[in-house]
Order: sequence, then C-alpha cells, then structure tokens
Amino acid sequence: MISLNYRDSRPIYEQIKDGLRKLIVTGAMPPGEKLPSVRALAMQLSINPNTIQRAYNELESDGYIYSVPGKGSFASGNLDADAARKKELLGQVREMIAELRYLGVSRQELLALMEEEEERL
Amino acid sequence: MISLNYRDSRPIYEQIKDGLRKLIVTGAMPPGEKLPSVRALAMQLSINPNTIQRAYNELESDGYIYSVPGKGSFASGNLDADAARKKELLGQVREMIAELRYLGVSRQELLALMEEEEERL
DNA sequence: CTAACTGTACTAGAACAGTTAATACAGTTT
DNA sequence: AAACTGTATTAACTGTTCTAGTACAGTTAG
Repeated sequence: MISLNYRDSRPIYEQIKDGLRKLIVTGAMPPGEKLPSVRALAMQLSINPNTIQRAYNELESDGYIYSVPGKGSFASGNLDADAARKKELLGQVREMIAELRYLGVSRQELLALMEEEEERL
Repeated sequence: MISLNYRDSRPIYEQIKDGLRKLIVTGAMPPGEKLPSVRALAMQLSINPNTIQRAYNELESDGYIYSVPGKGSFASGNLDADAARKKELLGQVREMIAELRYLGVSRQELLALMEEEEERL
C-alpha cells in the first residue's frame, strides 16, 4: 500500500503523507474509506506508531483525512485541500518548465510529455 | 546575487546550490566566469565559510563548477550535468502533471501554463 | 619578496529534526 | 470485559546542519 525508501533524504512521515495523499487524490482511496489504524500501519511498515501519527496529524491539518478517537481515520473528499494542492503543484511545474526551457528542452518535447500523460488517463 | 530564506526548511547550503545552479543554467553565469570566493560569499551572506564550501563542493561534484586551489571557483558549461538535471526535472514534471490531471486540471489549463512560460523567453 | 588572496582540510561543539520507546487515557466495537 | 481506536506525554538516541577556530599550500598583486 505504502512503500518506504530509506535512501530517500525525505523523512519517513513525509513519504507516508505523500503516499496517502496520492491514494486519496487519485481516487484509489475514496472519501469515507477507513485508513489503516496508526498501530496497524506502523506494524506493517515496521516503524514506530508515533511516526504514523505525525503523518496522520498533518494529513488531517491539510484536510485530506479526518480522525475520530476510538473509531479510526478516514479519507475526506476535501475540495479546499485539492485547490491548495493544485495551486502548489502549478507553481512548481511553472518553475520547472522555465528551467527546462533554459536547458534547451524544446516546446515540442514538453508538449509530447503532456500528450504522453494524457494517454495514461 | 543569492538570497537566503531562514524560514525555508531546506538547509542553507542547498539554497545556495539551487541559487547558483539557476544562475549557471540560465546563462546569467556564463561558462568560465569566476564565482565569489568562499570567504567573500560567506561574508556577504553573513554565514560560515564552511557552509559555502559545502555548497561549492557539491556543485563541483555535480559538474556545475570547477575549483582551482589558489585561483578560485568557476562556472563550467557541463553538458553532462545539464543532461542529468534535465532528466531529473522531466521525471518530476511528469509526476506532477499526472497528479494535476487527477485533481481535475484540464488539458487546456496545462497548455495555457506552457504558453505562458513560452512568452517569457 | 611579501602580503593578501584563493581552495581545501580537519576537529569540536551547539542546535535541531527525525525517530524510537514506553506508557497512559478515553472512546468504540465486538 | 477484551480488544480495538485516536491521542498525549516524556525521554533518549541519532544524524544533519551550522558555527567556530585553525591550519596548509597554491596564486596573485603590490
């Protein structure tokens, strides 16, 4: 479900956040679906429950999930979170495209990249 | 020339790396041009020379600059470094575009983003 | 030649972030 | 009642980042 890369310089809780957010925005984890419990996911990934809790906390702050003590944590179809994420991504893509153009990547090459991604839908 | 953001979670030496790489890639720092000395840049930014040295070391490892003891450090028009950076950026852009599409960003919106960047050249 | 510059190297320490560990408590489910 | 849930707290360990101080050798300008 989630895979960790210990060679990655990014902290584990960030990798978990990214992994779960990806599952949610792509619809693999539909709104209302129950996430694995803090302890269960910790055991599955062989890491400390506190690290999972931190990831869940931040995902809840960002509006991607909501947690109910005693019951569990659940995916939350949150439009505000999506809008914020979209804004963030667009800004990053903009910068990268600018650098790629400086690096000599042609307009056609970038368009081809987009078409490629288009077919994957 | 380079600006530091202490609120940024990224380490200072990384911000310096990114800033200098950007100057080099965009041609603002043409091949052969002398970079500020380790001590001069450290004084200008009010940080420790060791931090600058670390940034320069990594930039040299990545092929963006070359350093000559006693003389200084210089921008190095390195095609291999550019190719590696290009590959890295393309991979990231690819992932982001995929996520943006899932977030409901239309093909037209992405194309508009590219055209926008195109006009800046 | 000498003084002031250059990159480079090394050690030591402070500060911080990330992670683990061990408990504990209260609400929910079976 | 037992086993689950999220949540909270405290302590300790580890690695990274950054600063500080010092040193050495090559280069350049006076």
